[in-house]
Amino acid sequence: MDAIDEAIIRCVLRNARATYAQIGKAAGLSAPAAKRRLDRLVATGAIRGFTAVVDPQALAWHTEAFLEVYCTGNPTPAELRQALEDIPEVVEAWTVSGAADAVVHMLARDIPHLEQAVQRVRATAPVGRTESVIVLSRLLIRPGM
Amino acid sequence: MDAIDEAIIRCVLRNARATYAQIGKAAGLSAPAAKRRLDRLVATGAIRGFTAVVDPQALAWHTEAFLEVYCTGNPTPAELRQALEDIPEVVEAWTVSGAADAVVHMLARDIPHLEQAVQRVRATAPVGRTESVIVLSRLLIRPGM
DNA sequence: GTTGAAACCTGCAGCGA
DNA sequence: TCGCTGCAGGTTTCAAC
Repeated sequence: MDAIDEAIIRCVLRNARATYAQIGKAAGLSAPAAKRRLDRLVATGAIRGFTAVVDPQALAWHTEAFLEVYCTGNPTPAELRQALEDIPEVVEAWTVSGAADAVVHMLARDIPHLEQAVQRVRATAPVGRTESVIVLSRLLIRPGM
Repeated sequence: MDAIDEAIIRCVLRNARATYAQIGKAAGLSAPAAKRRLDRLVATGAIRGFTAVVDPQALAWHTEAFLEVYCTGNPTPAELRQALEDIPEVVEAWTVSGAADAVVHMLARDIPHLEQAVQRVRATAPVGRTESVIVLSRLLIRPGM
């Protein structure tokens, strides 16, 4: 992991479909050398994969919310993860310090759809009380992390 | 936007570096037809771009937090956005309903680095009080939204 | 890390439903 | 309009250096 690797990562963060020639130019390398570096970054796990950035509005998913989750008992993170990953409206989830046990980021078509998804979260085993925070607007998204 | 477009989106969400032949196979199309569809999805804005999924731990960014921001006065979302986008540790930000005005997702190397970045957020013009919630672990990340 | 050659992919025509 | 087939040009891949 040196300055060349970081230049390669910056390049594919901006455009994951860049050709190896473009990546090489951004890092001061030839195309084959760029491919070997990129393959190594994927193999070591520094880069987990490549994905598209989809506009949820274009797919008519307008409603976004954060859910503060208070658990009953002492579920392990693995149990919580397993309970949440079956709910497609759950986009991200973290365990956190503070009053709540976890924060869940949700995406839904509209408010009724969100309400239904929240009820599914509340119905899963280790979840007790939840508190919803509705997102009004996206201010800033830096892709890739 | 039909079932074929959705199959193409699912394919590039899983692997943004897929060749047009692979995308076409996933959608039941030939490679040139797949390229035309994908180009159209990018042109219409349904797909904003393509990016790599980086493991922050591999880059030694271990510390993650959410900041609830309470603003002074009535800043516009655009003002808030401009104030936050100059701080590289700010990964995502939303305006929200509820007590806080905005939620800011931050990523830093360690606790001292996070503290310094939080101070930069608090020093920006429209930000008054903040409340930090430290992330203990990532439970779930679904890429692409 | 760099070169060179073969296989593959991309992009653009033209054509048919 | 949207899909499929060929062909020229560029890109990726793999080898040897």
